[in-house]
Amino acid sequence: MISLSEVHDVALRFLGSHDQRYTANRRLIVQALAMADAPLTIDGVTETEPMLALSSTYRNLAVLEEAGVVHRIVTSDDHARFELTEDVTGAHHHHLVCTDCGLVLDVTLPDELEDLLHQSLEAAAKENSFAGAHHRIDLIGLCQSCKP
Amino acid sequence: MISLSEVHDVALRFLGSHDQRYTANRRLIVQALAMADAPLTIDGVTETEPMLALSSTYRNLAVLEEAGVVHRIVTSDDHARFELTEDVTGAHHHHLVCTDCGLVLDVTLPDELEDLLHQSLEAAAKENSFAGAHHRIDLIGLCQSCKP
DNA sequence: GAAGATTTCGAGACTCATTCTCGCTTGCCC
DNA sequence: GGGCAAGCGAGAATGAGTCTCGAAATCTTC
Ligand SMILES: [Zn+2]
Ligand SMILES: [Zn+2]
Ligand SMILES: [Zn+2]
Ligand SMILES: [Zn+2]
Repeated sequence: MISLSEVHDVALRFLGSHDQRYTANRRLIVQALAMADAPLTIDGVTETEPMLALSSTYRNLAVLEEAGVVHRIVTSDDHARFELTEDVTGAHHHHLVCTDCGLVLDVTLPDELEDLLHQSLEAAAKENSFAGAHHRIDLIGLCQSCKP
Repeated sequence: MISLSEVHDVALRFLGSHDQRYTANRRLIVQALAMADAPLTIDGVTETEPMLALSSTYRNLAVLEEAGVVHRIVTSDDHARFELTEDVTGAHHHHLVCTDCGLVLDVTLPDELEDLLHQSLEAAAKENSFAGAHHRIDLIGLCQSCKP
C-alpha cells in the first residue's frame, strides 16, 4: 500500500513531465481519489472536497488523465468514475461493476492468470493488426446493496 | 456461424417473451447488426438502413436491449455501439477497442482461459458479496488505421 | 519586491448524444 | 369495419461534459 505523500510525489513528477503544475486543486482531487476505497464520480470528488468547483474539477481531471495520474472508468452508468492509475498506485487490478447503482469495486486476479490473458490478447491483437496498450476486465453484476 | 433467419427466429422469441412485437423497424435493426462485421454505432445502423428514423432507432435499440437481443457497448468514445447478444449469436467473445477512433473489434479467447477467468472472478465476487452476471474483457489500444 | 507574462480558476453558456413528448399511423381483436 | 393498444417519428427536452472569458494566482525578470 503506497502512502499519500508518495502518491503526491508521483503525481508531481507525472505532471512535471507534461509541463503542468501541481496546484492546490489538483492536489485535493488526487487526495480524494487516494483516500476513497472505490473509484469516485465527479460528484463524489466534489462532495469529498467541497471547495472544488465543478468546472475546474472536470478540467483538472482531464489534465490529470492526460498526465497519466488519473484513469477514467466509463460504464453504462450515466456518470464516469475516476481512480488513480496503476502507474501511481503500483497495483494492477480490475473491477466489479454494479448494473443497478453504478458502483465500481477493485479486485485483483492471480498473476499467472494475468500472464495467460496478456498472451492471448496479444495474439488476438496481432491477428487484427491492433496495437494493444492495456487490458480491462470487468465482472458485471449486482453489488450487495442492489442484490434482490 | 448462425444464419440470418435463425437470428430473426431468436429475436422473435426473445421479444415475444417480453410482450414485444417484432416490427419491421426492429427487424431492420437486427439485420443491420447481424450483417455488420463489427459493433455499430447508432449512426452506423441508420446509415446501413436509411429508412430508420433516429428517434425510433434509439427507442427500438432500448427495447431490443431490454429483451436481451442487443448488447450496448459503452467505451470512452462519444457514441455507444451495439451488437447482437451472445444469447442470439451463441458466440462468447471479447473486444479490441481503439482509443483513437472508437472502433470495436470482436475476438475470442481460448475456452480454458475463459474457464480460469470465470473461476477467479467468481471468487473475487464472493469476497465482495457481489453477484456476478457476466464478464467483459477489452484490449485497449490503437487499430490499424490509427496506428502511428 | 514590483511589473508584466503566463497559467489556472470558476460561473455560466454551450454542445450534442440520448431520452421524452405527443399527435399520427399501423395492425391486432372482436 | 370499428375500437384500441402498440409503434412511429419529428421535434423538444435533458443533462453530463466542454468551452469561454474575465478575475485570481503564480511564475519570471529586473
Ligand atoms: Zn449496486
Ligand atoms: Zn479500480
Ligand atoms: Zn482506430
Ligand atoms: Zn462484440
